[in-house]
Amino acid sequence: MEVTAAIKDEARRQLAAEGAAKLSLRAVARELGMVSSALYRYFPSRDELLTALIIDAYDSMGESAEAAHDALADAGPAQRWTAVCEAVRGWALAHPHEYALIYGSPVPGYVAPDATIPAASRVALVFIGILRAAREGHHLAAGPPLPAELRAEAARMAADHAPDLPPETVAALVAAWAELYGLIGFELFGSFNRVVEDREPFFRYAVTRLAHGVGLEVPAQA
Amino acid sequence: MEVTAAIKDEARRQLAAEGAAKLSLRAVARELGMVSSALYRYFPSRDELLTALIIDAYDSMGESAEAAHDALADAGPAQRWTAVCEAVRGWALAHPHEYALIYGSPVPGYVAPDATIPAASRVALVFIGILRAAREGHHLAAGPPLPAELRAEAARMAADHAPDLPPETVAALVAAWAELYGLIGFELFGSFNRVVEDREPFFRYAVTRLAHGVGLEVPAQA
DNA sequence: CACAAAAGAGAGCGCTGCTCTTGTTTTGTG
DNA sequence: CACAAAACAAGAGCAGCGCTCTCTTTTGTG
Repeated sequence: MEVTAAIKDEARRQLAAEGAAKLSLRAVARELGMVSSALYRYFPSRDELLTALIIDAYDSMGESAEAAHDALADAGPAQRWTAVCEAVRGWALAHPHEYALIYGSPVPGYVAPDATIPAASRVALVFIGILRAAREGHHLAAGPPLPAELRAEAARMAADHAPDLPPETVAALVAAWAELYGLIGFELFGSFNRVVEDREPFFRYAVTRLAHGVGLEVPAQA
Repeated sequence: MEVTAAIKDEARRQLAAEGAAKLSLRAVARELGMVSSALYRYFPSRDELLTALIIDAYDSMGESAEAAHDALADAGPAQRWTAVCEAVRGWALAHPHEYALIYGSPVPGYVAPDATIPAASRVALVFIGILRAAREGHHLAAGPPLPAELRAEAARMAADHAPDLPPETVAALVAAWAELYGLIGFELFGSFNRVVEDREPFFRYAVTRLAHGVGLEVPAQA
């Protein structure tokens, strides 16, 4: 148990220092004063180690999002939305290589093992919770009607993941969810270089628009 | 010249087959019937080869976007917007590993060499062109006023990249641009697994919303 | 204490990127 | 045409990698 954690810690250190590509089992073992083959008692392969780090990263990010949300439990839904978005961005900026690990490019076609699902869902659940509360407090605007071709799919998405929210809201949320990660990824991976310099105000602006898009009533801004 | 192209072609083949991580100079050389050291006459390192592939990928994607745009030269701005978005998505689905190479995780902190800039800008320029034309044809709605904290930055962005567009439009476009890649990335990298099943209608829905967000008047949908 | 299970060590296989030296071929020019 | 220069290719080799196999040591339990 101890050793497993020590391996993950050292691996995370190397991940943060050099990125996933340069994470080497042999280097981890060396740093821990063991021989590389001994590591295989704890992780059957390098990929399994990475999967463990992925789950931890999802959990860490989810925890940040939940903490940011809970710290503003009394605020309005739009403020909580923005705060959670900023917490996710903050986590990403603080752990860029871990963010890359979970939202970067995982060999297209790769299907995450089921074990990652609960951890990966945590941030999304926070957003769903915000919208649910907003709806109950009548602070959620009904979106425009969905195009006909999307109605069935949106109904299914709602039934599967948030049966108490209208399909219009769920569809808008899923889009906003993906779009949020586009904003963060562009900042983190350099696409905003030479384009957006003052990132924080821009991010606040963008996520406020996202909030509006999902039906949250955004208070007049300063 | 010939050889450089042959190397890139074979490298692209391996990239498409196995992903960037497994692209091996030795394997490329083997397949070309040469010895690995001979490759270094043409590319000083594996990373340089990848950079060349990155530029080609940007160009290929840009070309798709431009072609989709030009094919609809007579249509309204909103249709052209949607068509370009769909062309980008189509290119990404057809070249997932190349997409991952350019919009996946390029070692956070990595700054793309200047040589990639023109190629990388092509898609964005298409969008700017659409908005410019829409504005000239009075089909562009003025966005809501920007928050005070973003006004200077938005003015700078507009001055740098699209001086004939209002800052409100430029800020909204940059956000939509990043958000588009969030949508595509989530689909391609598996985040939509078990969430969005019927991807095409969802994508059309999402990019229509993006079009609306940048001020394009979207015709009533079926 | 005895013994089985768990953990670590070590050697080794085939692969990688990359370098250095050697040999060969192509090319431009007097 | 002859010859030097430049371009190209080959081969051996270094250090590193993931991973496997076998063997030894440690450790917990009857």
